[in-house]
Amino acid sequence: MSDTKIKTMEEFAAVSGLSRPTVSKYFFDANSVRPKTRARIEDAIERYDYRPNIYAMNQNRRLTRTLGIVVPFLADPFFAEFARIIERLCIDAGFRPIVFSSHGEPDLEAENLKSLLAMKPSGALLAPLGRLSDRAALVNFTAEVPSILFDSNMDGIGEGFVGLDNNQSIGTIVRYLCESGQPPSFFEGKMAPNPNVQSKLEAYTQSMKQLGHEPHIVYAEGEGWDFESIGYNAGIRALQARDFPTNTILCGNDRLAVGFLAAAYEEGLRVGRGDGCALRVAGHDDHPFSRFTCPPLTTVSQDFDAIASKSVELLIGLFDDRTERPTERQTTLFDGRLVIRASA
Amino acid sequence: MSDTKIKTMEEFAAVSGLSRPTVSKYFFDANSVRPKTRARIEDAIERYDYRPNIYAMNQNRRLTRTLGIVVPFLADPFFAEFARIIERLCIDAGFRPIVFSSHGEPDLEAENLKSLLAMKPSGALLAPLGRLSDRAALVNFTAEVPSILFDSNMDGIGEGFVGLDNNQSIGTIVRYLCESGQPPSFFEGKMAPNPNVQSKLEAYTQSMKQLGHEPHIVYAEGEGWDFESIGYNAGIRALQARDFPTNTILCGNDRLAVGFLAAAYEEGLRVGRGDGCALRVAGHDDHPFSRFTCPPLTTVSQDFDAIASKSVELLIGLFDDRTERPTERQTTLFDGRLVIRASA
DNA sequence: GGTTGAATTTTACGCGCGTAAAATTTTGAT
DNA sequence: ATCAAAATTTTACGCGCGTAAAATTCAACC
Repeated sequence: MSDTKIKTMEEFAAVSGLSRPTVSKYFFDANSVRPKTRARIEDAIERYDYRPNIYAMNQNRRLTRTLGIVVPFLADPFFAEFARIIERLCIDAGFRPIVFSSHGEPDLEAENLKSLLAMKPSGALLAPLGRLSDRAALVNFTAEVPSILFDSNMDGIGEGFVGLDNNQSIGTIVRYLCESGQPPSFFEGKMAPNPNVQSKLEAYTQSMKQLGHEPHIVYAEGEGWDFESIGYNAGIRALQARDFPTNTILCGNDRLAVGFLAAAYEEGLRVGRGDGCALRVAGHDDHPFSRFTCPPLTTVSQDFDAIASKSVELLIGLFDDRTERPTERQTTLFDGRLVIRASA
Repeated sequence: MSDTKIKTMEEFAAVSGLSRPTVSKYFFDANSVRPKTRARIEDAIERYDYRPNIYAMNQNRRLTRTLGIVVPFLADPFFAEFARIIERLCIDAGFRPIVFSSHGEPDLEAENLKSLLAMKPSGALLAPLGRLSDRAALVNFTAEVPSILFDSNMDGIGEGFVGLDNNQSIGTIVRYLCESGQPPSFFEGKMAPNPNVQSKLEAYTQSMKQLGHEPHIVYAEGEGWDFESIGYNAGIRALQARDFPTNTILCGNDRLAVGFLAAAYEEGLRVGRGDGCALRVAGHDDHPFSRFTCPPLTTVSQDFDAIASKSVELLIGLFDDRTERPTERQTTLFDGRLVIRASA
């Protein structure tokens, strides 16, 4: 690397023996210049370690090639994993992803959308808070930025949605639990801030009825995203109060189940399928750590890769194509896969 | 909100009855203008929903008020929690934090630093990969951007370091384990990619010797950041091979311990302090979910808030002050706090 | 070698805002 | 009302690059 400091594209164009507009074109799309020209530029980049000023660059560009990713709560391993995969896919597709977490706060979500909007992103992948979201903020954002929603659907927001088919996934695990033992109660946060709660509740109720069982829902008190804590505290209470008519509990998500398992442990109740077990506990979502609970958690896994890939693919299709945007809002649902482990 | 679209600061200054330079000054520092002026501007912001173009803004600013946060692996709840707290502190201090995750890959870490450098951040809070880091990339970055390292120290990199006193924290839990039962073996990944591993190993060895016990380290095979998996697989192997001379195991971090607990469960070994227990297992770091393992994990907690606060405070002090940068690289170590739960 | 379309260069303008310096106004206290 | 200090306005220039259109050069083909 030469020690001459190249500061501007003008200087860089000079040392690479090209004109600035050509270099500018390269930096927007490396394939838009002749291979020989490209080689010369990339050679010079190596030598002088030049990078164009991103602020000056994006100021007038129509397409920034920046992609926004907004998740409701990044400290939740579920969304951390999602973000990680999506980020990688975006980079590989030649975009610059930027991840925002709303940390469970609707205000911050709205603020994130405003910040993101100011960055003039080419597109965005959004997992909104859902029920708690500031709908106006999302409408306002998606009006200007091509967006695909994932994991958490909101009617009429964005160009499409990719997520799990809750009916299928809940139906599958409910059927499994019923057929392999007693029908499950459903354990869910009362004022759960996370998405998909309502949809899961309905799916549970429906599939129980279909199988000829009476649905039984136990609501866990507690606010916020501290699901393990909520599951633990409410679990202790519900177990002591004998709130569950059967020996089987289906938790709304794996984190709730982790807390519930801790409660059962504390109460001296052995969890599992075996003879000596007092309780069967199942979760939903297959969080990264659910394989390692004691006992390992029976749950429904989402195909992170499939959902992430499809989301990114749909989004890029929105502005990559010459074709006009589809008039229809596309909804793509993936099936969950039953993961039978020792807990139920 | 009026429906007139204000696009430029010129127009915005006009409708607020001020000059553009004054408005510009406000957007850099809201307190740099008279309260009455500020009120007028903020009133107009409400009415017209105007936001300056961030690219044009940052193009010529000396101080962008952007802060970079780089963590080695965001899908690890430990770093997710750290990032969350730091992000909040930065926002409250009037900065725009941007979080990057290196996803455990040294190449991506270097790439993140380059991307961040291109954003001309006012400063950065870095938790480098450590042993695996591309040192040159960090040297290059910190030469241009005032940086504070946290959690993971690297000699001579950055203006300072804030983290845990591994000697104290490991020493404390080793002493506790020794005094309350048998002395612990240390269970750690063989090629662990995460920071602080070497430092913890040394602290363990030293404190064991100090207490008159023979150190015994069991290395877990396995690559990457899948610590639960590594802890589980290596745990199974080590338990079956009877690799542990005593009934007590201190794991290098809580995620490893979670995997190890799963292994013990699978092997039918009851973990805890009680009479019927075959094994005592302790962790380190107090991950957010360690309270909910079965049994709950005895560990050493880091004071996330204190470390995060101190890091941000140090960093902001670097460019907030008129005073020149301190010539000395500051190292601030916090004590860990022993968290005794049921597992040991 | 001539042709042709594609790639590149030249030229010129604009983006939206930062910033500096000097002129002017406002403020808060006397 | 007076006055100095602080805040604001005016004026003017520059940042680094995008982009458009016309002129020129290039590459590949028959």
